[in-house]
Amino acid sequence: MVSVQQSLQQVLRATLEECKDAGLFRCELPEIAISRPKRAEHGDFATNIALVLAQRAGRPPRALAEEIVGHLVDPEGMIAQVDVAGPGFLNFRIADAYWLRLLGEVLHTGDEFGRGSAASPGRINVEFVSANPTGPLHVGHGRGAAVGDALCRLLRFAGYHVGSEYYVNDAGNQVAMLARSTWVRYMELLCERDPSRGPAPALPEDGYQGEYVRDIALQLLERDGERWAGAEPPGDLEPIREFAVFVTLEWIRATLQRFRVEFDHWFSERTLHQSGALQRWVDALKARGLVKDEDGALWLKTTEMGTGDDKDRVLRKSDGEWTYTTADLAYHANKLERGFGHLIDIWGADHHGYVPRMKAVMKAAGAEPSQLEALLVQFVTLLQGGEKVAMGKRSGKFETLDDVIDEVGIDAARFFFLTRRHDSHIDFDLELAKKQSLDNPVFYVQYGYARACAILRRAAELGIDEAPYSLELSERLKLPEEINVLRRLADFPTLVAEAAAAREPHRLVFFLTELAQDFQSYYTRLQKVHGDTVLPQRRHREGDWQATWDFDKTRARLLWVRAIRQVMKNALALLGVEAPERMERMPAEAAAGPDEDEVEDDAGEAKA
RNA sequence: GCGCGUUUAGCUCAGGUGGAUAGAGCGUUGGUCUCCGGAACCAAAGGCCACAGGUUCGAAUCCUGUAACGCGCGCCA
Repeated sequence: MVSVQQSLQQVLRATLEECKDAGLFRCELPEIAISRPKRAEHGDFATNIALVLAQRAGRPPRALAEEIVGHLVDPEGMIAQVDVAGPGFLNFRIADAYWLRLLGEVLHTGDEFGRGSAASPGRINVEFVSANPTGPLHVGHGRGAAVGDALCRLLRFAGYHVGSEYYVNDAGNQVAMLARSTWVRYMELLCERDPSRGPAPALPEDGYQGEYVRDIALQLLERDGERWAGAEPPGDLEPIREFAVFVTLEWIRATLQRFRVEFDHWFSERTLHQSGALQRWVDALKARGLVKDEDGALWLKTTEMGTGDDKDRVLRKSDGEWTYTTADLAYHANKLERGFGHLIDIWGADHHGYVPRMKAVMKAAGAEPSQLEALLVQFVTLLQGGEKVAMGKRSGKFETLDDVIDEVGIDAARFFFLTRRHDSHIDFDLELAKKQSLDNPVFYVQYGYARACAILRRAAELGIDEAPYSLELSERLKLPEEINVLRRLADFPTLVAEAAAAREPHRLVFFLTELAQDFQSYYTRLQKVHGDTVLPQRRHREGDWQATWDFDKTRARLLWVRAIRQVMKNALALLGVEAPERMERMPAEAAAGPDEDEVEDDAGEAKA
């Protein structure tokens, strides 16, 4: 598949070769940058090549630009018009036939339209969420999940080979504390049932205070009865730890699955310890002199790795325990051993101080620091009616991801998490996200898609048979609005490639919003400005109307609608947002408020 | 104190790797309206791109410094 932009690139390269042969300049041809001008008067594409070459050619940019135009090599007649503009830009207008052919290409390639073959595919591992299995996912995890998942979809579509992965921290202090907290809640339950047991033990100060720990305790009680009862925690908390982690992980899996986030691999930290990988790595590092003994602990000399880490890091504490750094080293080395040449880690922005350390760890593991790429996802502030919704895991009063999904739905949550760059703060307005109106960008985009579907349905009802694509038929599309939309569809493959390379799925959101806008605008303008309609209306369908109605024009426009719908669908799929065939009409009394919520809750319970 | 990040319209944010007159949504103001899904559309007002220097044909974008805000600086994860 060759994009319009690539075709132009070829034309320009041939042209410049011609110029070189004519002695305009001697140097090697530089890369030809082609951009889409912001202003329509500047044509479909522009290049600054004359500005770049001016100095080496030894003549002013504008004069050089004129020369280049004079040597234009365009056997296919792709370029309808060239202008030299401003300081020396070359502005090109592409022949309409090229845009019309693109319409055929969209229809022909369908779900594959926009798929790329990345230049150096390699194998990329994307690790994200990786929340400790010590409680339900919260909103911040939700953003990481949406970004990571959309990025994986985008990278795959762009032609990279991607493995997605969740690192389960099922070893260490945090899960030990969860086990301890679970046991305390378990004892509370027992003491409530049987007051003669006396007061229950107190939760440790840094224990997990969330309500959910009681749920785990209750499940433990149901499974094991009074087996763990006592004044002191059992000597071996291992079975309780295992149980608590299992329960928590099931919650996390369920939430992610519901959120349409899938992982190729769930990697358990515990298995890493059990395999002896940590010890093996430390031995290897010792042999290479990268490790030092100090204060009874074993340190990795990360400051000597040239990655900017400001202090050395402990691998094994003086009490003999491994630190997370050691496990992370073994884990990332493991990813490399499994054939991933490039590792993307998606972390919360509060982990930014971790980057130089992990780069050093990569170096120590015998890899290049550049093989690790850390994407930092900024925090989300939840707003409800303009006011911040309090969060905070320690207080136990946090808004879980499930709460948010319940509130606004999966599509809105994913879309909102993906509308901003990953490193920019998000104010997530819950009121706006659940609004069934055009202020809500998710709704606006989905409505556009549903409307396109409705047009095609209606055409079928009217018995208008759709014709297959042909250039001749597509030439019935003559309105500037129609051609403009095709220009935008043509941007999609380039957008996919660039967004993937930049790791920026949010660009798809902007693309979709603009495309939906073009489409909506067209429908109003077609009637108001051009006095035309796509489909015959009732007023048209009188008498022997079929003899006079221009069916080919309608068929051309139906193909056009179909192509727009296709590209919307492809883009939405990359975001993991549903493309609905029809929008559910909201009840007229939608403004009702709290009453309505209760009604919904009741209905939900009745179903369950 | 050191390090990282952020600073663009009243608000929330884009700005395609240095390009032409700075972009969108919301909000505000004004309009279209017998409507294929009107759950629509159009237009206007609104800017010292935090500040000061520098690099070059050309800077919101790259460099240096300043300020404000956020985050990070454990033998925690």
